[in-house]
Amino acid sequence: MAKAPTVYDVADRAGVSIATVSRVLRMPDAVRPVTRDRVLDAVTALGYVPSGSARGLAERRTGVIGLYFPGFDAAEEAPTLDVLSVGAAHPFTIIHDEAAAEGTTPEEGPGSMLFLDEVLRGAELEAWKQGFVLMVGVGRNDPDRSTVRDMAGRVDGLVVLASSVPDDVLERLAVRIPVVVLSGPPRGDSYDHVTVSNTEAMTELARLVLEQSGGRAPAFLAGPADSPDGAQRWQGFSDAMAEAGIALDDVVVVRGDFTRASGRRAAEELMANGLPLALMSANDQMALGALDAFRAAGVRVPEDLLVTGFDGIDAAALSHPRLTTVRQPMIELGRAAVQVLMNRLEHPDTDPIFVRLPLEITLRESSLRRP
Amino acid sequence: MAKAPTVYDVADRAGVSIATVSRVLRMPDAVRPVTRDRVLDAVTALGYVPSGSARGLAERRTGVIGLYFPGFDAAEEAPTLDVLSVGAAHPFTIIHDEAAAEGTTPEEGPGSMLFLDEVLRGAELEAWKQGFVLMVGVGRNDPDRSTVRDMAGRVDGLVVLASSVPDDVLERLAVRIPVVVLSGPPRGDSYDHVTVSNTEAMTELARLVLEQSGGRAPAFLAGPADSPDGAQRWQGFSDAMAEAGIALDDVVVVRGDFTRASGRRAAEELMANGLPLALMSANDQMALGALDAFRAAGVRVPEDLLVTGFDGIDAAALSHPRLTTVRQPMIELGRAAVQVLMNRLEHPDTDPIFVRLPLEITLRESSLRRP
DNA sequence: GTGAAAGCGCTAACAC
DNA sequence: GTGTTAGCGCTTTCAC
Repeated sequence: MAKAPTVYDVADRAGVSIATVSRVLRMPDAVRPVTRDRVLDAVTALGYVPSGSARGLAERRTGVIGLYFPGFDAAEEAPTLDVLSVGAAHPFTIIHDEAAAEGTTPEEGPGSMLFLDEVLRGAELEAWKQGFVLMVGVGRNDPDRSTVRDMAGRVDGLVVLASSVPDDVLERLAVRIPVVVLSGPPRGDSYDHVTVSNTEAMTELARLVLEQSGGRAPAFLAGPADSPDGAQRWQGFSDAMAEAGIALDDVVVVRGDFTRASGRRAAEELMANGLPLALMSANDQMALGALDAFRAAGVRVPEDLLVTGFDGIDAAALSHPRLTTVRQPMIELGRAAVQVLMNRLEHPDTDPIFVRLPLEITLRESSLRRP
Repeated sequence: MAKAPTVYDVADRAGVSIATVSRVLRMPDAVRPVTRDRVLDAVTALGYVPSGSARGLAERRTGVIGLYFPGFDAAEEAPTLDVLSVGAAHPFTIIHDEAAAEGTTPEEGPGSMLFLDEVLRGAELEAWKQGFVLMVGVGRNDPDRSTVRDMAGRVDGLVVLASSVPDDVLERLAVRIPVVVLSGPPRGDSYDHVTVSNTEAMTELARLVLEQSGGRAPAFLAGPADSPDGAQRWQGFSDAMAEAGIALDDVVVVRGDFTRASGRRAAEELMANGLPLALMSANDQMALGALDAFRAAGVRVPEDLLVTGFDGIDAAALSHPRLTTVRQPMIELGRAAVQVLMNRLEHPDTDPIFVRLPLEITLRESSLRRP
C-alpha cells in the first residue's frame, strides 16, 4: 500500500499551490481552465483521494450521518469464525431439512430485522440524495465500549431507532450533534421524532373488523406488557371498542410475547374456551402462529373467524389465507428520518419536529368474510 | 447546538494539559488516578466526545471500514418524498390487496436484497468485534458523484461487493486503501477475495438429483447469459453431466432472467414439450415461478418431477412443496470479508488471500422422491 | 486567478 | 507522571 498522496503531492506535480488544488476540487469555476486541467491531470495521475479526516477537521463537518440500531442478543452470541486459520474448507455441506411439517411456516428472526433493513435502505437513499454517506451502528450492551459515542464523534447527525440508546446517553449526545428519534414512543420533547400512527390505524382496522363481524367484539391478542408498540395498538383497539359501545370487560384478551409460538398457544386457548368471531393480533408473527393453530384444528379463516395482524412482514402475504395487516412504511421512515435530520442541520435552533407517517392498512383474505 | 467541547476545554476545566486528556482517553493507566478522575469528571461534565476527524487525521487511520453494495435501478427512481412540507398527514391509508390468487407467492425485490442485508449484518458484527465502525455505500450510476471515492477517503479499508465498482475505479482505490472483493467472480489477483463454491455445490446437487431420477438428465433453467453466478452454476451442472456420462446435447436448457415470471414461462415451455424428470434452476426465484406454474397445471412436485433452486432465499422454505436449494452463508460472508480486511490492514504486504466459504445444500421436499 | 499562512482537534514524540 | 510542541491534510481568509 503506497502512502496515499496528499494535496501537497498534487500541488507539486501540477506546479501550483495547495490552495489551488483545494479550489479545483471545491469551486472549479474559480480557477482558470488551464490551471484546472493541470491539477485534474495530477489528481488522476496520482490517484489522489482527499482525506475525509482532514477535510472534516477543516470544514467542521464530516458529511456523514449515523444510523443507530437496537441489537439482538443473538448477534452477540455469534459463533466465532476465523476464516484465515481454516485450511482448505470443504466447498459445501449438506443439510437435510425434511423435518418441518409442510404448511407450518418457520419462525423468522425478530420481526424487526426486516424492518431495520428497509429503514436502512431508505436512510441510505436519502443520505445519498443529500450528498451524505451513512454510517451504521448496532446497539449492544457492552459495558466498556460504546458504539454510539464512537459514532457520535464521526458524524454530523444521528438517527437513533426507538430505544436503542439509554436516555442519559442520548441526552449527552444531543448536546453535540442533532439527534432524530425514529419509531417507538416519543423520548422527551427536545429531539426531532419520526413515527407512525399505531393507535389510529389500529382503531380503523378494528372498525373494519367490527363491520365484518356484525358489531360483535373481536378477541385481542396482545403483546408483552412492556412493549410501547403493543400498548399503542391495544389503545387503538380499545378506542374502537369504546366508539362501538362495547365494554372492555366483554372483550377476550390473550397475552402473547410477539412470537409465533405464543400466537399458537393463544389460538389453542381461544378454541378451548369458545371461538370469537374475530381475532385481532398486536403483531403479525402471533397472528401467523394463530393461523397455523386454527388450520391444524380445522377452524376455517375467514369463514369461522377473522384474523388480523400488524406490521406488514413479508410472511403475512405468503400465509394461507393471506393475512390482513397494517404495513409500516419502512423505506419512508428511513428517508423521513434523514430528511428531518438534514433540516435540523440547516436550522439548528428551530423547535423540535414531530413527523408522523401514515400506516397502510392492507386488507387480505384473512379478515374478509366472503360474500 | 452548543459548540462541541474539545480537548482544550476539558484540559482547562481539569487544570491539566491536553496531552494528559489524550492520555486519559487512550492509556488511562499511564496517568495518576487523581488526575485521571479530574479529567474524567471534566469529560462527563462537558459532554466531551472526541472528534473522529481530528483523531483520524492525527492517527492516520479512521477506525472505519466501508461496505460498498451494488445498487438497484429501483432505488434511483424512488418517488420524491418531502416529509417536512406535508401538512397533517392522514394517519393511515387503506389498501385492498384481495386480487392476488392464493398460492401464487408474490415476486420479491431483487433476490440479492436480502442477501445484502445479511452480509451487512455479518460485516457490522465483525467490524464491531474488532473495534471498527461500518460505513455503507450503495453503487449508483451517477455520472459526476462517486460514492465509492467519497467513502474511500473516509475509511481504512473497503469491502466491495461483486461488480459494484468498475475495474479502473477499483484499481485506483486499491492504491490508497486495502480492498476486499466479496462474492462474484475473481477480479484480478491483486485483491483479497471472499467467495463461495458455486460450481462445486451445483455439481454435488446435480449428483444428488441424478441419484433420485435414476440417472436421467434433468432439464436446466439457466440465468441471463451475462451473469457470472449463472455461468458458474451452469458450469457446475455441466460438470455433473459429464461425470455421469450425459452429453450436454441431451440436456434441455431453458434460459430465464432470474425473475419468477421467467421461471413460470420456462415451466410452461417444458410442459408443452414434454416433462423432464427433474428441473434444476440457476436461482430460487425462477424455481419458485416454475413451481407455481406446475401446480397451476396439476403437475405434482416431487412426484412427477423434481425441482431445485439456488440461493437459499426465505421464500424457498415457504413454498409448497418446500424448495431444495443451496444456501449462501450470508452472515459468514460479511464476517469473513471483514476478517480478511483486518488481516490485510495488519499485514499490508503479504500475498492476496482467496477465501472460499462452503455453501449449504439444503434438501427439501421438492427434490426428494418419496419412498 | 493564485499563493501564503493560520487554523481545525487530536496524537505522539520529546523534554522535564 | 505531566507538559510542550510539531505535525496529520485539508479549507479558507487575506494579500497580491
